[in-house]
Amino acid sequence: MTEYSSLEKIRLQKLEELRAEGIEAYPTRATRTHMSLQAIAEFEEAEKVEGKQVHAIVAGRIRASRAMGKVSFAHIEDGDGKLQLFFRINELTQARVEFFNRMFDLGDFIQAEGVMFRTKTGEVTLHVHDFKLLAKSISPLPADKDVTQEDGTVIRFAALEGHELRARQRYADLAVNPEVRETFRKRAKLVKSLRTFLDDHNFLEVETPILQPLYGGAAARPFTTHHNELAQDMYLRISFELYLKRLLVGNIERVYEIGRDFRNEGVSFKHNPEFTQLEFYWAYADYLQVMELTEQMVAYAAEQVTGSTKVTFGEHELEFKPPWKRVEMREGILETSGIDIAEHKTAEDLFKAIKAKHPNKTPDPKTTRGKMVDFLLGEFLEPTMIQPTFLYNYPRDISPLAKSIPGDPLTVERFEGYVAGFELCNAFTELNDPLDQEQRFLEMGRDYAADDEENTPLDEDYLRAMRYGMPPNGGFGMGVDRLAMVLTNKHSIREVLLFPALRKEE
RNA sequence: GGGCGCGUAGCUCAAUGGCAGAGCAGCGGCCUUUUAAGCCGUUUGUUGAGGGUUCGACCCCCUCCGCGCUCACCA
Repeated sequence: MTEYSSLEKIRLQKLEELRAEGIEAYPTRATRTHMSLQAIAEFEEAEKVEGKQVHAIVAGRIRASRAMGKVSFAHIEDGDGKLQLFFRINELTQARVEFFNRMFDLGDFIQAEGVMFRTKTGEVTLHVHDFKLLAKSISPLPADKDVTQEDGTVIRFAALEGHELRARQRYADLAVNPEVRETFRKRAKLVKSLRTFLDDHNFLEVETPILQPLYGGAAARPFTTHHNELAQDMYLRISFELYLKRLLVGNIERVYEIGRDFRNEGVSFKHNPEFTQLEFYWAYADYLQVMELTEQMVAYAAEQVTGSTKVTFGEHELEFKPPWKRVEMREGILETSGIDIAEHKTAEDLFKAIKAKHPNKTPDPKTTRGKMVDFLLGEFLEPTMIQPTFLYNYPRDISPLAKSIPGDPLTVERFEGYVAGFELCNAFTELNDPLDQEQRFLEMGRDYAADDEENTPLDEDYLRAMRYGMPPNGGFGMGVDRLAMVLTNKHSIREVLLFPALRKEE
């Protein structure tokens, strides 16, 4: 049973009064001829011609109102912007102006018809000749008006604040904060620009299963569910990789998918349990070609979304114009930590070297060499990669799906793109040798067993596909939400997700 | 999961052991070009929940709930 606040009770009272007067508070249809900005633009054009009038019917949500006895002003907001309405008893009668003042509240949807004019203070305004209620708002939207502190010195803008409430009631957040609507328009532009770019480069967009009998392509815990009729457990995908690469076997040479991945892991400013991923696979290309395509694609997206390849992110000015900086993993770690990983070919050696150089910053001594390299990367190198940077040549044992560098058994042809100190994308020359792949899967299974973690299942069907023959190819994956964060200057993934994962209410 | 912090009116926030407040919103009144409208008057509280200490608790203690930051985890 809904508990109404005192303010809501007053509005419900008004609703009853309207119905008693035979006025429909939620009429079925609206008749709009002009968007707010369109009406203003047309008027400004017509002003140049003597005696020309602009007649308009507008519709929107009431965001402010000022009653002054025999005249009233209000601002409505529609999908375009804001427009001021002017009500006067001369055109409307005293009773109608009072009706407006008494029965209409902030947040109500209204339709107003009239003639455009310019007020004494110069604002282009609709002089209302007729109006009707389109939808009554029962719950007041969070206050959005400015507030004056004593002394008149401190002016605050009280809007809907607080991350939790804004995320939980995104509808109210959007209704009250236009810049939030803008963020999600930019996000839509981003996704569209990525599609356009890949389509223009002859990649085929596909949709592969979200509900999978086995999961793979990344090291993350999955969400598990159950299919009753088939009597088997199923998983929400943690990546698209193994399905998209099956398509390479099927002679589709360039393929991509944009969609949702699900990982049953921690939540943070850059992690949400479901997130949008872009992956593409490109036959006959290697990781260096993928690198070039990546910087072109992201630069294109930045330009489409923000109008420039120069993007402000917090205190940083990021330049996405190719070519991006390239840092070789061994050199980058040597430069930032003073440790040459090439000189320490076992986990034991590497651990000793780290301990000797940085006694206060050591990884778990029982972990693998690759994870220690990853530790050095996160601890020393990552924070230095603010401008878009490709970090390349990764340890083999943390890259089970990447191809080794010829002549270097410890290193694979893999790169990650970094921006503002965090990982944006991950790519490699894909492993296409089915026997090597099987070996890697088995090794990985051992590592997991050793860590006493959940075992990653071996995907026999994927190996079967590979045995038919897979062309050499380069593959790529990117967290679209993270790119959205960077391009909209938001520092939490929740700000670029309409409905981020939250704990259940009550 | 660990650490730190927050939770007070519809909204944004005060009140550090002694009568729970302000601005905005709301309600009533005045006002025919306002836009942070103005002026006069006025309503609104399970101080997240439960327990404890105390003559007295928003304040101190305990438990729980929710949220934020951070660490850990996270190819």
